[in-house]
Amino acid sequence: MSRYAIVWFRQDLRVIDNPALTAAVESGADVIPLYIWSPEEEGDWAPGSASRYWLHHALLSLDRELQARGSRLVLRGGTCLETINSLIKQTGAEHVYWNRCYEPAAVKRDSRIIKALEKSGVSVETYTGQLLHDPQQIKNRQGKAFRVFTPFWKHYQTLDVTRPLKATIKKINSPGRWPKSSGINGLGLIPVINWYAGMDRFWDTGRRTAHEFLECFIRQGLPDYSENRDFPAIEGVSRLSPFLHFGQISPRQVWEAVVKREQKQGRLSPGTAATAWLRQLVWREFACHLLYHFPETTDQPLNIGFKNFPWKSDKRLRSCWQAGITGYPIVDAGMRQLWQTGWMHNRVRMIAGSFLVKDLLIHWRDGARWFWDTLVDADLANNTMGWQWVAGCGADAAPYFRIFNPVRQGERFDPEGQYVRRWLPELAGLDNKYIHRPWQAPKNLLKQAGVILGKNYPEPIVDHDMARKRALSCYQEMKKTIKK
DNA sequence: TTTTGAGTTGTTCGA
DNA sequence: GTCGAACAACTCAAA
Repeated sequence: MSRYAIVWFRQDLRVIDNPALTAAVESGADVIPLYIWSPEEEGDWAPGSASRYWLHHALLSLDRELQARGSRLVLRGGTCLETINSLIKQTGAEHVYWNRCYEPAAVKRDSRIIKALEKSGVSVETYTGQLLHDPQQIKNRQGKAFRVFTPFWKHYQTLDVTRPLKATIKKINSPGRWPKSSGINGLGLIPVINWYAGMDRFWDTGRRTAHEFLECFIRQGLPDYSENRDFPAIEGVSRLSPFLHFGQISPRQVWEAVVKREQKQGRLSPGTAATAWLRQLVWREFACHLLYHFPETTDQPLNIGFKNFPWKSDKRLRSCWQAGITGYPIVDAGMRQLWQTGWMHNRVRMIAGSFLVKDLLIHWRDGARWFWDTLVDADLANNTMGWQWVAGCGADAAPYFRIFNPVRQGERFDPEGQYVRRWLPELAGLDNKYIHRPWQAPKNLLKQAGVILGKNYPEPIVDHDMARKRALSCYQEMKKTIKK
């Protein structure tokens, strides 16, 4: 009589270095790999359109990986506990395995499911698969959660990163009869209207894997990462974020690949590009750590003083920002890249974010929402931390007076205007000197370039100098209300 | 326990 | 053009 085990895939859509799957296979059981599409159980943060698009492809690719090992992915829609229970009923499975998630809704849901399953005599085994270290295990000397990155990072460097599971799974035992699967199209993740052609092109969807992105980056990008990372026109970053979010590659695999390349026995030497890059990987861990310990921060500022911040809600300005028609080229280029590819360069995320929050005084939550729906790498922890950082209300946040000047940032980090020209072809003919401030260009240059301000490219929707002063005075106003 | 120093990613202004 | 100070105040880790 063979035993059945369910492996419930969530944000770990991979076969290699998947602790839950490995444990199930090593137990000798017949394994039922399961994915449940249950957006209504994600609370306010059901995956957005871009995430769904990515998920669709990630599930297809997981299914291929499983099929190459004699298995397959069972897809279901519905509530998680009911779906798992119905599979248990059908197959008599006695064990359920998964890798832990850390979002507030997932934590609640999972602990509820564990209780219910164990009550009915089903064993549940959970593992650390999405992070290098579980947030509960990371504590400062006072036994509390870290709230500042640098000590967190220092602490991380003292920890041993477990090596990825080397036992590559060659064969996964199948159940005698496969439970029904709804099939990928049954989940309806891909929209009827094809707005994702630009994404397919940008990501070479279905062909370029996470490992190709990683290998390519380590070979070509990593050596100059520190110099290039801030220049959005250069391919200086790895673009691994969506793969990491969906667990198509594990942080341990990433860590290991870099450390191996460095030829240092697990220790990082400071000041190298490799260390700088792995530091970013640890930012991902830090974000998760923060969200785990401060779950309310998806909606509430960590620094509660900001509850009194006089945000404005101006729908017209907000839609200008969303559509990339603010009149500030670097902001607009970023927002259009986001819309067309589901991704935005990190430097530009900060500039565009700062513009929304400080120049337009629109609540960071509105920005977080928009990113949530449009990013293929939308990740609740990273998104929450990023927006609170840019708004100045988060952990280790930018001081409020640090206000990005979109013209200066453009000139510094896109000096030739290549990035702007790529995403704003209407400005392509404009001189470098004015590419980041077309409203100051002489009339004849604009004419030559075919730019008609207010027609094919907007005038700035706010004056940055004014906006900066206004933001600072709002901050003063907020402080007054705290003192009272 | 107290003190000290540091803190992802900036900008502006005046010398 | 370059440089340093100011822009706030506070939390937190670590000595």
